[in-house]
Amino acid sequence: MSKGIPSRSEDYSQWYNELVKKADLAENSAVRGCMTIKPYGYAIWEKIQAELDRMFKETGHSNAYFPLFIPKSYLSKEAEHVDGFAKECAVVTHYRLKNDESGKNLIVDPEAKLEDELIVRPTSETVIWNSYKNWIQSYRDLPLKLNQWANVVRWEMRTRLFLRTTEFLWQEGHTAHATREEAIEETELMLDVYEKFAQDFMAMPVIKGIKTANERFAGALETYCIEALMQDGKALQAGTSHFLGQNFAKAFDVQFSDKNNKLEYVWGTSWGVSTRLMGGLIMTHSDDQGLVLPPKLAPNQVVVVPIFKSEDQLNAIRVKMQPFIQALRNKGISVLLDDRDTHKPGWKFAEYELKGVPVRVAVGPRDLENETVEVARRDEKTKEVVGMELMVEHIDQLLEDIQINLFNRAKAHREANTHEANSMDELNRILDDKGGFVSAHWDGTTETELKIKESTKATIRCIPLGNPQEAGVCIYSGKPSIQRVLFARAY
RNA sequence: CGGGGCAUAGCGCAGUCCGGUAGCGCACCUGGUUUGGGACCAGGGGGUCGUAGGUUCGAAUCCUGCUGCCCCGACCA
Repeated sequence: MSKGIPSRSEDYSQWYNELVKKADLAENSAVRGCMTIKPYGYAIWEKIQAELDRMFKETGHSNAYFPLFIPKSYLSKEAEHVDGFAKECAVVTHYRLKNDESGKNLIVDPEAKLEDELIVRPTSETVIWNSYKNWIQSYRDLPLKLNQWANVVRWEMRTRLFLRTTEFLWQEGHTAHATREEAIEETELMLDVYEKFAQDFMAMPVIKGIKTANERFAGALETYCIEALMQDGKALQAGTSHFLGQNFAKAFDVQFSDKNNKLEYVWGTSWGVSTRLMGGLIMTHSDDQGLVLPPKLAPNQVVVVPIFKSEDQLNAIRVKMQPFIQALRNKGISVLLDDRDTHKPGWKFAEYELKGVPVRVAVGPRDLENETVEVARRDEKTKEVVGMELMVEHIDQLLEDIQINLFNRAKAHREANTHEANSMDELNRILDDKGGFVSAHWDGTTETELKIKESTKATIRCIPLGNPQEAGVCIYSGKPSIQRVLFARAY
C-alpha cells in the first residue's frame, strides 16, 4: 500500500478513483467496464442491503428472484421500454463452446446458435410482468409487492467504479395494484423509504422530486427520484421510483376481476437503488485523507490501536481493554482490536483514516497508568483523552454525534451550493464557478431542456416535490413558466 | 463509439528518441535496533518489458494488428 491519495482540489475525479482503490473498496476487473468489489467495499454494501431489506419488509414487501436472462421478444412488448434499453443490452446468442480444429482454442460452436436469443437483464420489468400475468386473477391477489436483489447489465460506453459500471448490483421492487391511487401511493412511499435511508443511514441529504418527460424511465408514466449533491458540485441521482400506470399490465395482459367481476388492467410501480449509492456515500463525506464513513454503515465503527514496546505491555493493554471492548460490543457497536505487531501505530492510524473508520481509540502504557484512552473522531480529525470508565458512554454518544455531524455538514454544503438563476448568463456563471444546484424557470418543454443541456451540460435534475408555484419567464425561451426547476451538471 | 495519452516486478515510475538482453522508490522475505502519527540499518527474492506478428546477427527500444486503462466528447442509474 503506497501512501496518500491525490487531493480533491487538484483533481476530484482522480481523487475518487484512487480513493476507491486505496481504501480497498473495489477495483477494475479483467472484464471491460466491470468491477470487482473487494471485501471491505462489499461489507459496506451488505450494510446498505441489510437496512434497505429491513425497510422493504417493514413496508410489506417480500423478496423473490427472477431469471438473469430475458427472451428478446419480452423487451419489445412495451414500445417505450424497448427504445430506452435496446442500445445497451448484452445478448446471448449461443449456448456451447468447442475446441477448434487445432484443439487448442475454445471457440463458440456455430452449431449451437440459440433460436430465441436471450438478453441479459438491464432491468426486470418484462420477465416479472410476464409472471404477474399468471399470478394475478382477482382483486384478492392484489396488491402484489415484490423486491429482488440482483445484478443487471447495461452496456455502458464509459464506466467509473460504483458510479457507472457495465454490471452492477441493485434491488428492484415491482408492485401491482388494483387502483391508480394505490400505485401512486406506493411509488411515493418507496421514495420516502429511499429518502429516509439516504438521510438517516448514509447521512446524505437528498431532494425528492419528479423527473421531466425527457429524463423519465422508459415505460413509466412518472419517475420520482432522490437527488444528492456531491462535494464537487455535481448532482447524483441516488434512487428512482416509477409509477408505471397500466403500461406493463397492458403489454403483458395482466388483468384482474374487481369486486364487480369487471376485468381491469392492474397498476404498476418499480423502484430501485444500486451500488451507485456507494459512489454517493464516498463523494458526500470523504476527504483528502481518505474515506469518511457514517457510523451506521461502517463495517468497523471503532478501531482500538494498542501502543506497545513489548509483548508484556501488549498483554497488559489487552487485559485492561477487554471488558471495555466487550461493553461496546454489548451495545451493538462493532469494534476491531488491531493488535498486530507487524505494523506500527502510526501506520495503523493512517490506514484506518484511509478506510474511514469513524472512531479510533489509542491505548498505550501512559494511558494504563492514567486510566485513560485517546479517542479520535474521523469526521473532524480531532482527538481527546477520555477516562476509561467514561469511554463506553463517550464512544456511544460520539458515534451518534458523528452520524449527525456528517449529515449536517453535507446539508450545509448543499445549501451553500444551491442558487437561483434568472438568466442563461447567470446559470452559466454559477455552473462554471462552483457548480451545485441551480433553481431556474423553465417553460416545461423538452425542446428547451435539450437546448439548455446542449449549451451548459446541465440537465434538469428534478422538479422538487412540493415545489412552490411561482409565475416567471423561462431563462432560455422567455416563455411563461409556472415554477422553478433544479438544474445541475450530473454524474 | 470518436479524439488524445498510457501499458516495464504487487503498486508508482525511469529506461524507448539514438537496438546490445532491465533499473529506482514503496511493498515483500531474513537478521538486528525500534514502536504515542505511515521507523531505521544491513542482506535478499521477485519482471519471457500488455499481447500477437514483423524488421534485425540481436528488440522494452523500430513497424503493424489486437487488448486494456486514463482524460475529453456523444449515451446512461
